[in-house]
Amino acid sequence: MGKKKGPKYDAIIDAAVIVFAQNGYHLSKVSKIAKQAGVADGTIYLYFKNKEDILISMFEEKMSVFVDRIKHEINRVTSIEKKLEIMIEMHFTQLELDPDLAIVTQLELRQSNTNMRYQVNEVLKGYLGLIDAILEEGIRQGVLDPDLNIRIARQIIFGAVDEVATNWVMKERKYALTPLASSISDMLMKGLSMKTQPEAETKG
Amino acid sequence: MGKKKGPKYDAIIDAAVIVFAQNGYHLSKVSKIAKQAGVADGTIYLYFKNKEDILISMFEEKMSVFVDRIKHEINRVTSIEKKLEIMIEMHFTQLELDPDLAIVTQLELRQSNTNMRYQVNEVLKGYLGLIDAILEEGIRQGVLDPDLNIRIARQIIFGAVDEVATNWVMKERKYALTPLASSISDMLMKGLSMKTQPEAETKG
Amino acid sequence: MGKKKGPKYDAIIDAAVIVFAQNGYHLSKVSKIAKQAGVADGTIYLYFKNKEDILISMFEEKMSVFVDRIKHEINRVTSIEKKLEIMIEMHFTQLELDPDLAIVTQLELRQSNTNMRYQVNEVLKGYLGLIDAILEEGIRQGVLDPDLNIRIARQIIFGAVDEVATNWVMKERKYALTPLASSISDMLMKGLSMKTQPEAETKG
Amino acid sequence: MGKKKGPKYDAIIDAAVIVFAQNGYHLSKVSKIAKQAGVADGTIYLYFKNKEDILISMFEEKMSVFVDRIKHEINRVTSIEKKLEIMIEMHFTQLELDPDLAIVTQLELRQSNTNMRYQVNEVLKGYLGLIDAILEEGIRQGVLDPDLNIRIARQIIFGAVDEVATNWVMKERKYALTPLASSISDMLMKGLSMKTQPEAETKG
DNA sequence: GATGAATGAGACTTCATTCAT
DNA sequence: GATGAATGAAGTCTCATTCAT
Repeated sequence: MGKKKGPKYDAIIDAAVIVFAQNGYHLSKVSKIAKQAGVADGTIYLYFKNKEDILISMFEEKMSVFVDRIKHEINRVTSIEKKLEIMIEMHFTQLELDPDLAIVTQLELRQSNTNMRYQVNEVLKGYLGLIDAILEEGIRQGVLDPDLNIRIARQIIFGAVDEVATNWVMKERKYALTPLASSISDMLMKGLSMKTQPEAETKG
Repeated sequence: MGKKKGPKYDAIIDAAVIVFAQNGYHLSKVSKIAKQAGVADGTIYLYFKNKEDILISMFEEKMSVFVDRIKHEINRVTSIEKKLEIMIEMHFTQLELDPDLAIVTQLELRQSNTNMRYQVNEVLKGYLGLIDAILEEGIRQGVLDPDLNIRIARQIIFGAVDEVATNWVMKERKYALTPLASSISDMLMKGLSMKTQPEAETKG
Repeated sequence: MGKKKGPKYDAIIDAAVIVFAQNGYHLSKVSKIAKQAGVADGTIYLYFKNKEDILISMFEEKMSVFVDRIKHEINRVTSIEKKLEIMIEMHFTQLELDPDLAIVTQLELRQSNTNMRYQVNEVLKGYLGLIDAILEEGIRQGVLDPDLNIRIARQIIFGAVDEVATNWVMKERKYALTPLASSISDMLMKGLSMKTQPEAETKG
Repeated sequence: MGKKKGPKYDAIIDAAVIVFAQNGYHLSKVSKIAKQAGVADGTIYLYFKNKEDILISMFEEKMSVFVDRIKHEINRVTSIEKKLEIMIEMHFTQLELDPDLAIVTQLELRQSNTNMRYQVNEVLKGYLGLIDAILEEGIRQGVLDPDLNIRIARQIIFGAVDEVATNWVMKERKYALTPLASSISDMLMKGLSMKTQPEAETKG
């Protein structure tokens, strides 16, 4: 990364998650993050280019761990339905385990200006790559149509999961998120409409 | 709504769409909107509470026309698959017809702080209500499972459509958006996985 | 000038002379100038681009009045010796009449960075033009050598006068400056060395 | 002087000349001087009190060598006209030989705040003493008026020479400086006005 | 003597909003 | 209703300097 890291780097990231979650990105003063991290204001700038860079770096940091973890779990199953379900489930669990991070990624990260959005997208590529991999595997397995527009399918999956997550945060996490994963995964794979098959199955 | 409207109200809204699209919300100065609208800075505050209010009002204004138009078109078909397709198609067409508005709604509107997000959601309820109506009709028609979690289904549909639209804007509208509507509608209704297996299984 | 002027413009200039003289340019806070001028901090920026611009504009303002006044007085005599003497005398008197301005022009204005120096030089051209005019007139009158390097002569005159003025300010104006004008004018015109030779020549 | 000197002291001085000349005093970071000198930031403070002290010390260092050299050369001639000419010539040659130093002494050194200016003046005393010595010798030799105001004469000479030098630096050293020395020396000693005409005119 | 990571004070400027006209 | 000059709060980031090693 070419980035100077160390205990203070981590302390600042952790402090920023808390401060951003409590006050929102724009209302979070750098001096408050510094105080929360137990370092001087100037120290922040030894590790981060500016305030934006703290937000982006935090996202990078958390996202890379997150993606690695999901990759590992996904590889333990073969069915792509199961892979997708695990991915969504882990996504949701991660958010439930760290509510501050959930607020920051679902709300604060979005307040960024357009330039910053491109950086966020860059970081997201790791996660989006996971979805692509699942879809490609699905095609190889013959579960998905070889003509499937992967880019669009990926956007649908990501958009759906992200929207559910954002709603959960905005509703102040008043309900359990993880249990929704399996039905969401199902709706995405099988569609919202009922299959005529049920009748066939009923017959069987 | 107790809101003073008039030719200047509209002029300011139209000016704001242009200015926000060109510079982004945060970099758009109220004085620039005033100049673009051909009114004095202070005049803005005769029609809008503050800068945020311009953005929200613009969204309300455009959204209400938009929802009415969709409602009207949707009522001309009965199949809920067709209704969903029309809704997405019109959503996309609207964005393609007004690129400045597309930039503002897909990018700038998201940069708002958390409080403002709640107001945006309030305005969005009109659109989300359309989705709910389609889903409820679907259940009535027996096309959708009566046990379908409408709230989640609505989030999936909205999230998917919104994400596709945002990607299109961020890719600088380099491809046609409207033609994607029918396959997205399809993927949402029928799911990503192929529907042939059931038959095969039935045969087996 | 394309510059918005008015009573506040003048008030700010006057306030700045006082504040800069008292604290030095770098230690003068814009907020202090605003308070001294009886305007809000932000008002400063309706009239000046930035803090530097206040300093430069003040110099422009004072210098243009100053040059006009000298021009007028110079035109009342014909002898270039007298013209030079009047110029230096008025230069010195001006400094003695406004000690704060003297501090600012002789000391604070010099602390400027290199870019600013070029702007200062631009303003100085009015004054330097006066010297050139005197020199050219001297050549026309046959008092000065037609081969005189005007540029260098001008630099000598300006450098000498400016240095005497700066020394006077740095010595905290403990002696009268104006009375020095005539002997300085003399030294510059007749040189430092005694004029015994002419007598010898007259005798020969 | 109680000053720790050594190879690093010199390295820092030399580095500072380069860095100050390239970036200007205020834009020159201590860390950049350290890097250029090949020492750690903190090492600077083992040899210099602060950033200002680097600039002043550099000036002291260069000036003392400079004054000694001039003194030596001046003593080889007896005519005070020649002494003055040599002084100016060597002054100019020194600047032409070290353009970086020229920039620093003519431009950067002037950006100092008022307190620092007094220190600069202190260092300048060595050079000003040279001028005084020449003037006093001139009086002794009967070339200069015993009533000559030495302080003012010194200021005139220094101001003139310094202004010519500064102009040369600001014009980016586009012409040769040293050749100007003899005519400047002449103008200062003999004055700007022609000495012969009066007789001619008297005779005519 | 040498290092360099850490410190923390400090102030310019913007711009949404107001209100006297 | 319309104006636009005036307001004033607010916060990032730099960089000279220190000091534990």
